[in-house]
Amino acid sequence: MSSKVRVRFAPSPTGPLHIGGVRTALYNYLFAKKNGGDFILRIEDTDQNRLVQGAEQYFIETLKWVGIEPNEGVGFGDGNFAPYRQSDRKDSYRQYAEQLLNADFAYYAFDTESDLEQLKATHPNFKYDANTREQGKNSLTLSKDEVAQRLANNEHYVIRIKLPSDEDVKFHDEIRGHVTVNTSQMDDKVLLKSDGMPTYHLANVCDDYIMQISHVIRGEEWLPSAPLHVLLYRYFGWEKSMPKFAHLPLLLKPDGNGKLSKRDGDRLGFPIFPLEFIDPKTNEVSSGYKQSGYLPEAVLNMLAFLGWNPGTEQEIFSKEELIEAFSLEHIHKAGAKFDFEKAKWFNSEYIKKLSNEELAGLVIETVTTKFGKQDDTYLANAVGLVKERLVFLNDIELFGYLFQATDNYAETPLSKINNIKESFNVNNFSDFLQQQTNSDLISIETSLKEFATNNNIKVGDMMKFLRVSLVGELSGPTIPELIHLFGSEETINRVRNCFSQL
RNA sequence: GGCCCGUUCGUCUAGGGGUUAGGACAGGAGAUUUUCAUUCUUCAAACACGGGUUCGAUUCCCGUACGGGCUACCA
Repeated sequence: MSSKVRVRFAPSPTGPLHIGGVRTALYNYLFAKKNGGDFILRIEDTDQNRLVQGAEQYFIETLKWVGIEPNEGVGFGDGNFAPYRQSDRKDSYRQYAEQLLNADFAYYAFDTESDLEQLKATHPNFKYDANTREQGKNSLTLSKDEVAQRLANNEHYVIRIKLPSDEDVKFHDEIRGHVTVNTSQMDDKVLLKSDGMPTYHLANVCDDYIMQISHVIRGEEWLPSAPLHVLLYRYFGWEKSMPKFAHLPLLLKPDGNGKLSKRDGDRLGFPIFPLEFIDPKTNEVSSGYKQSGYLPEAVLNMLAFLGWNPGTEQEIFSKEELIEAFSLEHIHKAGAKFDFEKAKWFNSEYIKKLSNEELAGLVIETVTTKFGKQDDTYLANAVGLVKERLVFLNDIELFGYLFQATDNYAETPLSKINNIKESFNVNNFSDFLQQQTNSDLISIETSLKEFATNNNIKVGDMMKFLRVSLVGELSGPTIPELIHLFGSEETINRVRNCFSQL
């Protein structure tokens, strides 16, 4: 078996992927790229009852959006191990279950749902295991003939693993070190369900083995079942090629307790999903980072730092830098509360790093639909003036004055500039402005001050009046910048309009 | 309840037997900006607790507390 690094991201299509899942995918991706390995997307759709339409496509689009594309897998082309959807591999699992059956590591169980309920009712803390399976209806308690008969009658059955009653299972976790669990704490998990589908445990182990997965990097919620998986590798005789395990700390709710869940997003007012998702059944809309105006690079960077750090003080990392710096050793052990403020900071940092043209390209759609078609150069210049004011791309909507003049000025700003009424002459100002058309920012500012002094207006009042005229508010970019952007004609129009309302 | 994993500023974290316990976000103060935003400076803020081991423990060990996960024919 080759020692090539091969990792997989294996989500279950039961709904959209929340950012915790994206982070798991990211760590897998980074680990693969860092080690020159393969990153695989496998769809674990073994629970036919919980399938959600569109979930699989959602995974694919998410991975594309954040830029961590698998080199094999559903939606990304077949490698040597297709198919990559477990429902398409259904037939293969039965033979593995039977292999275990023949080796006496598994058995048929015919217990119905009500049988099990009864056992649970009569035995507190009941679990199906070495001590209790003699009370069940299974191929260990039933006669050979009866088992054959039930099988021939197409009775419903599951195949369960047969665990020893008292045996320490030890394994090494790349993040947590050595972990030991005794089989007395475990139960005879179902391997093959009565609908013929494998459970996660069987499918996962078989596929990881077949697909030559070298490292299983997954959430901590899987840690308790890792011993079961180790036993499966052992019983299959695959222990020497068993992948290494790395169980990631969980993403926790920003407030209160528990792991981050789908509901938290709407409850706390920020997205929990990378992309907007509309539930096909309920039509419930879950907001997405993309639609909220996040840059995928910022989301990636922010996610990478939730549970991992480079060991240096650098925090802004491109994808390439993340690959270079990533290692399993620097993954934290404790769960991380999701920090929305930090996410915002990352995003604004990434927006500031954009060139005016890049930023313009990212907001052109919003601007056009909201404020009408813009000239490309103008848009880039306009956007450059407010770049450091944007936390989200969508915040550009807050600066409509860059694209449209205000018709009616609000009371409050107007009241602050009333004192200019007597000394200011619109026509004089218009004449003055004509001469400034080709001036640079500094000379516009100097001339403006001169104009104010010559007309017996305080410089501060003058500037305040112009600001309100141009943007309709008391804060904004510097006056020379605005005049430079708007040009003298638009500037004078806005000034006239505002002055007339004083 | 049982089992497993964890615990450094409010949050994300660095560090690790002897440190002024470092950084970032958020918060406070100030400077620059005629405004606001940016930027810069600066302040406040943490080793859960109790026992060991040790000359010395936040760092190692054991308990306790607290947090999280798992305990399905869900993943």
